[in-house]
Amino acid sequence: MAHPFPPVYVTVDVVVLTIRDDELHVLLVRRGSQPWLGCLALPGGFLRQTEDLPDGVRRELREETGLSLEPAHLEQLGTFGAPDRDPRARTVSVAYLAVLPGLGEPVAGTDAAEARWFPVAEILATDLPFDHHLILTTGLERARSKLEYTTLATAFVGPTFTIGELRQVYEIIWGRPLDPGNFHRKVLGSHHFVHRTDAARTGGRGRPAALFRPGRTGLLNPPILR
Amino acid sequence: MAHPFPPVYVTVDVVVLTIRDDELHVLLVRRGSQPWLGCLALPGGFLRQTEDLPDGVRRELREETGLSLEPAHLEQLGTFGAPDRDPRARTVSVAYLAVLPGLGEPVAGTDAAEARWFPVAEILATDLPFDHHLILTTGLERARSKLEYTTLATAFVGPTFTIGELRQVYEIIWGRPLDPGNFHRKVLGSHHFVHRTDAARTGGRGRPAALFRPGRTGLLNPPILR
DNA sequence: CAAATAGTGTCTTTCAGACAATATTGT
DNA sequence: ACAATATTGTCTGAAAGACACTATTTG
Repeated sequence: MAHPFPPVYVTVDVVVLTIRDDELHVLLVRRGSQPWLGCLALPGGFLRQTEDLPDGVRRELREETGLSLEPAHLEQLGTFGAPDRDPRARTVSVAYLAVLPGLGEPVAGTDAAEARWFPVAEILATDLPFDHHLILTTGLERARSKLEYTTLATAFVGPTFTIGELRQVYEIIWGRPLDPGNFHRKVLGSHHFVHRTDAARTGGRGRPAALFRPGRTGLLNPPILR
Repeated sequence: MAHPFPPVYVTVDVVVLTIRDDELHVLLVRRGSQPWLGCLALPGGFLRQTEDLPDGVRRELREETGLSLEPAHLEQLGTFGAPDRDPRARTVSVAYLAVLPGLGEPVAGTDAAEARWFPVAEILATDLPFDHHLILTTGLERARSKLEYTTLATAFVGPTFTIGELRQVYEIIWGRPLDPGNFHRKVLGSHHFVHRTDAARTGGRGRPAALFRPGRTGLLNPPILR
């Protein structure tokens, strides 16, 4: 097929979120090439000819961050294509949002490029290359909004979790405290949001909390309103 | 900049919705080239090197449908990039949703390519080229969902409208009747959804209805729940 | 026992939905 | 007057938020 106009290049970028030390963090890599050499940026790169968009995201994540974990959640955020977004060439970037459970260890311990978790609040106060600041805020708003009507929160915690841990996810991402009693009742009242296990989490300061697994639903009914 | 891999081409496609004869319609064009020559498809085409994504959508709409009206609403739906979506070459398509007020006359009266409005229900029962069926259903679901928490409905009607006309938009897109009394109260109770004018629409069968203009809001508060 | 967290109960307010009642036009 | 649509009022049930209360652990 003859292409009638100069090509537009396609890249993928990804906002990877997790919760560490009771704070929302985002995964950034240090750029190894111009422009913005040495600056922190979202992981991402050129889409290859034969790969699907989510596969491209997973490959870039692996290559740039050494991240071995499959993200618990991966969804498309939108496509950013302002003509001047990249000074080198005309590109459009298909941006994704990924969510991982909060794990203690740093991400790129091997010989992968430098990749680290940064507190979101800190990054929002700095500059980011290209339109990555806009992509990041889009991802944050998406996460905030999806907590309301989907089970996204379970992607931030481990395979089993307490209602209190789930509440912390909401509190950290929404940035305000929630009533523990009301939250408990709402989560258990949302059909198939969580499924109770026989185990309990002991060792905390107060009464042991029952452990739950994610339920069968993706959509919350009724929703957990902000 | 040297590009390390074979290029991926970028196209834009658009789902244009309107309401005609109390039915939801979508704008389709008849393809003038292979593949799918002569078949009905969503308007769209290659993005040019220097234009922004929404500008590309507007240009394709103008070129392929002769549509002179600026859509009352234009938003990005998402990007569709399955490796086999286009048999000619690897493309990713950035899809948009546009909404126009329902006007009586057909769209491409000039010498533009054949472009016509089709009832959505009829099109959903047929095949469409590429992944246009998926793009269409994505657009429909977006429209249904955005009626709840945004003022999207006002994009389907003229600059002034009655509450009854607005209710018809909801009824047609949601596919079920709504209680006129409750709807009236909810719309007027949603802060700045609509703004009353002094005029009234007479000539109908019953009591004349007050005319309204769109309010200042984009987001409904409280929402009009489905 | 005190402190801390988990989980339940209760009350009030708000709001959606069903439906009745009133208002104002065309035929 | 009657049919049709607009607009307002009333009632009921569901759900959210505030907050008190009980349960069970650690220190």
